[in-house]
Amino acid sequence: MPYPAKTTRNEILDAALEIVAKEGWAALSMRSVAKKLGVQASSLYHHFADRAAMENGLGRRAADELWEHLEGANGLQAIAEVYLAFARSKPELYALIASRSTEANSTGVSKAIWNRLLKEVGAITGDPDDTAGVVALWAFLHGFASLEAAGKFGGSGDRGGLRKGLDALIAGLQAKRHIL
Amino acid sequence: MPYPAKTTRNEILDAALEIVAKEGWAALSMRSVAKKLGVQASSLYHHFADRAAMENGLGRRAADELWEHLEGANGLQAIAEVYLAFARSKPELYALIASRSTEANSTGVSKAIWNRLLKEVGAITGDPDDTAGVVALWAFLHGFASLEAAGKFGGSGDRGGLRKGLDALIAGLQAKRHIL
DNA sequence: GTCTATAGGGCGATAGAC
DNA sequence: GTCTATCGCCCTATAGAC
Repeated sequence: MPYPAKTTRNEILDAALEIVAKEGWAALSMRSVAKKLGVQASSLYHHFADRAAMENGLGRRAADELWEHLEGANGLQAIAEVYLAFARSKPELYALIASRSTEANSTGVSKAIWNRLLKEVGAITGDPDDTAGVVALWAFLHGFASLEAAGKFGGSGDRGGLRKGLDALIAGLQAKRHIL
Repeated sequence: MPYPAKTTRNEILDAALEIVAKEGWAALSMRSVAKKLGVQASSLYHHFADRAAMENGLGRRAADELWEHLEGANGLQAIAEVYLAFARSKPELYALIASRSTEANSTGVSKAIWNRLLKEVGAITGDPDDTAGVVALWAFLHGFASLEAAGKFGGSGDRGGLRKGLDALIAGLQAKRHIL
């Protein structure tokens, strides 16, 4: 074997994720990924057709990780905590799911996450298909995670905004139950 | 005057904003801005020290525009509508305020916007300094705007999630009033 | 304040040898 | 599947003439 395999699709994605996490999106390039792996940039094109294909792989990986975290949580409070914990621990990965629009993250695994939220919201409102409720919850969670990641809360933190908003939202969703 | 002024700080920012709005952030460069203005890229360095300084100028301009829109709105419902209308009509500009972290958008004009929200929330909760309430409202509005801009709601729109979330949030904030 | 010219770098992607 | 070499393009920023 004169030229044995030095890397794999998964290793390439690992390296790319590490670069994005440590140095930001601007630092991601075929060359920087290849350098971290100890191979030449041209070799990567045997694993991914082009840079866009590699980024789609990143999107799928990110959605997978969030899904694994959410899977074990029960109840809206727990879901919210896990969701925000993930966004805090891997902000670049989280941004990939909710902001960057890759091909992968608007279908597939994202659907599993969506259905998970549907189930939890349904348990509270009694409506098993409360799309509006999920949209409202997701908007709040994502907005909070996004503002926090951007440092908009300053040094003093959210000042209780998370608890207040979540409580209000849950109360509002529950209230609808009695009306229906 | 052998070399009369061909452009100004404001014209440069206008050109930059148009590029970002029409072609996205990736298309923004000193060269692309200069080309749109009919000058050489090197000339821009007489108006802004470097690219980062130009981007800070963009951040300040964006915050100014949002502030002008919010100034005329009265009541939380109206504020929410205006906020989202701005995010929809100028998504790249909006992203600059809430996501990109430039020097300008975390101080100065943003403070005016913050105080505006404080006043409106205070009118509902009775607490003139309800920071938590503002954080909760802002998180929801920003999250909704952000998900919408990313196309996460698909072709069928938000399915009533905006109204539901806003109603729940306002109801939740009002409820606190009676407890206090 | 603008210009030309250039330094000094990065990038995605491909061809062809092994 | 990896390598070397290269094409062709992009970029920020500076120096110095006018």
